[in-house]
Amino acid sequence: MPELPEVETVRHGLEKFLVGEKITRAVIFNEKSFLLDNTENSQGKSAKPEIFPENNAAKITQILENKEVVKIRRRGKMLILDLSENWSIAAHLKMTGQMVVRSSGENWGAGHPNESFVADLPDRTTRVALDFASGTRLFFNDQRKFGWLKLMPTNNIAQIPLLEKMGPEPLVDQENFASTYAIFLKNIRRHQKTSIKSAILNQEIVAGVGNIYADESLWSSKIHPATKVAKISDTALKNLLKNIAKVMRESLAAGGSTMKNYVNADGSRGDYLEKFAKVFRRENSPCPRCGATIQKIRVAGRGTHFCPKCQIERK
DNA sequence: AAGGTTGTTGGTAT
DNA sequence: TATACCAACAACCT
Repeated sequence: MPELPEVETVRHGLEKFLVGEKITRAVIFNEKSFLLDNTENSQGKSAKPEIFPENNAAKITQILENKEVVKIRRRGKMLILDLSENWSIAAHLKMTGQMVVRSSGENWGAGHPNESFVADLPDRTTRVALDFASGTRLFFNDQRKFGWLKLMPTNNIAQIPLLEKMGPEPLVDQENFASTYAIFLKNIRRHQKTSIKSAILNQEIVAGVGNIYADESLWSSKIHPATKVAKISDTALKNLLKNIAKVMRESLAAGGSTMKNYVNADGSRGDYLEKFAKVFRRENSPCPRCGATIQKIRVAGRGTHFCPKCQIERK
């Protein structure tokens, strides 16, 4: 379940292997996984992106031929591969998407791989493959097919609805924290009646938080996940935003989170969950702060882990 | 074997 | 008009 730290880990790995590489061929195994913005590529100008129709494999492969990867960006949980000639590929991994890089015959890669990393690729979860002039190959695998790639003019990227509405990045330098917090506070105060967990999962309020870092940051902040936003003070919200950044930094340092078979770009495991997670998937274990038993409940339609002693709900 | 799991969208209710 | 809530999406796991 890639959240901000996992997507940033993927971004970093892809950057190392792909920037400067030229695409020689694209193979689309599942047409719904690769969509095309049919707007004319208006070099330099930004146009309203068209809806993304399916069944454009031929057109997509034709456009990608001989394009070079110039830059790889991330915004929230979205990846953006900027190519030459004003084209970009926006990518969302959703729950099970992976970006795996391989050179011919070698067992190295980047991304958020699961079992398929150690198997031969492409496998049955491979939806798209890009071949590069050097012999390197990028595989977009996605077991559940919720993820997508979108090929579009670079200037239209910012108008992808999810990006257009996306809240501030939580991982900012110290000197930018005040403005990030101001935007976060303004956003979250428009959702006073919802639970705090639901609010921080909302990408329009703050970018990049998913189920793991929601539970971990709320535990760090001693806030019960079901607490209504209205009941939480500005000061406590500020502390929560700081803790979101803290748990994400810890995770980045550990190479991200995964429950199984995670191997990152240099072959090491991403073991945030084992090393740092205090509550996520630790139900029935003692709280590391007070010793009470971690519970699992449902909040905002999600499995939610918390300590019933140090995260008391104020009603 | 039915229900849970994940992130986002889109429909409906408030 | 804005916000709240939840089913749907696909495939696998328990």
